[in-house]
Amino acid sequence: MAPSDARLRFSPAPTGFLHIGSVRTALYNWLYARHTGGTFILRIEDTDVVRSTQESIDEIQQVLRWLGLDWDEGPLLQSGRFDVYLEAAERLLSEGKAYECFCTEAEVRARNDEAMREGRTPGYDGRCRNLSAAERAAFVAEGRVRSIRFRTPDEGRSTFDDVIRGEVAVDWSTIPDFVIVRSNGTPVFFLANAVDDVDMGITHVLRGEDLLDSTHRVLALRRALGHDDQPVYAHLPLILGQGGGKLSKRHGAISVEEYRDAGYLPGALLNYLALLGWGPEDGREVLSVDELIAEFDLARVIPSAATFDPKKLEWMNAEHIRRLTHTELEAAVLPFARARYGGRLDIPRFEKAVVLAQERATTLVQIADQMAFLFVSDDELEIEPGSWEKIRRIEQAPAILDAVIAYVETCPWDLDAIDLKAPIEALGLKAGKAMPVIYTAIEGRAAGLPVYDSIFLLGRESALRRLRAARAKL
RNA sequence: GCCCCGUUCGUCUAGCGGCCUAGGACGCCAGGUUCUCAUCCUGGUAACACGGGUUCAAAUCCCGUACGGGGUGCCA
Repeated sequence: MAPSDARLRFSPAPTGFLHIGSVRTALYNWLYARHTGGTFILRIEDTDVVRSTQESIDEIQQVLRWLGLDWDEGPLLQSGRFDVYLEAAERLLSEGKAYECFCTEAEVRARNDEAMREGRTPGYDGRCRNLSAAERAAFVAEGRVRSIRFRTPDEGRSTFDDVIRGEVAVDWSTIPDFVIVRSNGTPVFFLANAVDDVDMGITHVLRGEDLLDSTHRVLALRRALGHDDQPVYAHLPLILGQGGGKLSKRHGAISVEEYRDAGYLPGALLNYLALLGWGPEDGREVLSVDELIAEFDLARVIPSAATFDPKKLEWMNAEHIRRLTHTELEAAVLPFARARYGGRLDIPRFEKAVVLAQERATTLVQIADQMAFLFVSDDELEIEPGSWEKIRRIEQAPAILDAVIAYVETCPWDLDAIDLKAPIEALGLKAGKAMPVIYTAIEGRAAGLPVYDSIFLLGRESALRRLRAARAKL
């Protein structure tokens, strides 16, 4: 794509782990920037100094890097620009567009509660709106600390255009005066957000629908500061948990790390998240990152919220696993295998096992787990209890093992020639029913990697020891 | 309470006035292929929230209701 002047930012608050919904927001911003050849900026909105943590700032960057969502500028920390925001607030103050408020948080809350009880609309009641200099001095003498509130219009409507939702309008009377500088002297989100979007030349704001209402306030501040232009806004549909409501921990994994550790590929995660609220015109679903970039289009983002479906993500991950080259998949699985098998990991065996597992796994963890039997000695092989119970119920299991042992003892050592069905069918049994017996003896479970290949990977002697051990246990 | 946004199969969605007896995908169910499991193939299940308009014609436009979500913070 030709370079453009589009400038977008992902601006999370570093107050916890990166929610899957935030990742989708980051992704859309990144896709749009990459699609148009624009600039993608990482901005950390850490104006709430009490809740923001360095740990979270580090984690955000780590997660974005793992996902491959690289940024061109930043990270810019708002905590380093408080003087700029405060200066803007002073300007608004001197122009009468904002005012000093001496109400304490508790007082405001109490009056709000009272309003609610009496059926009145809550919101700041404007008590400090028109204080005289003398009144202000009296409050200061009393030892009260000021916050700064922005004066919102009392009448008229606030409207702005949203790419996804069209014109969004609300009566100003429903938006009370709001704090832009806390009594502890720190600026609030609305102010920092408005100032930075101007200073950084942000042209497109893609963010969650939960911020739709706040846009009126940010835009009003922006105008009050002398900027009548506005960036393109696109409020993305929210991602809901199963059964509706916010996607939360009770719905399962909601942080990127959890999916990474469970063996999900970044490409699969991005692909799935991209499809929550958007899709390419031709209806394809399994797309590489490059394809996502090529196809992404704001005009095709839909307005309605989507429910997060772990099942479809799982399918998507399997699809992406199957599309990897052997080398790519080996590299992806290796960390998981190392964590499990450490020094016992045999690389040639590992590489062959990865190829065998590629067609039958939905996660990298599953792939690593399926090859466990290759990295233990014959007498350490753990038999999964369920599988053992299953084959114990097969009456002819001893006969099956006897026949297979005899076969393996003398069969030609050639993967293409080996045929375990022959000795089983010679007993008058169906191979399909007998196979779990052999799988359990060799791999420790009734279902797993193809057993002919597995026997070859283990070698004749090792395979025979396992078969005989199972036979003896029966 | 008030304000804002939304509403097509269980889920993700196609659809932007006639091509819709509503298409695809995931899931689920059944059958087939296969050395287990899985993959793969075939088939099936299942939706335009409701009520009014507008129009020759509405899933598509308008209004209302219901429902869902968000906001209503000295969080973002």
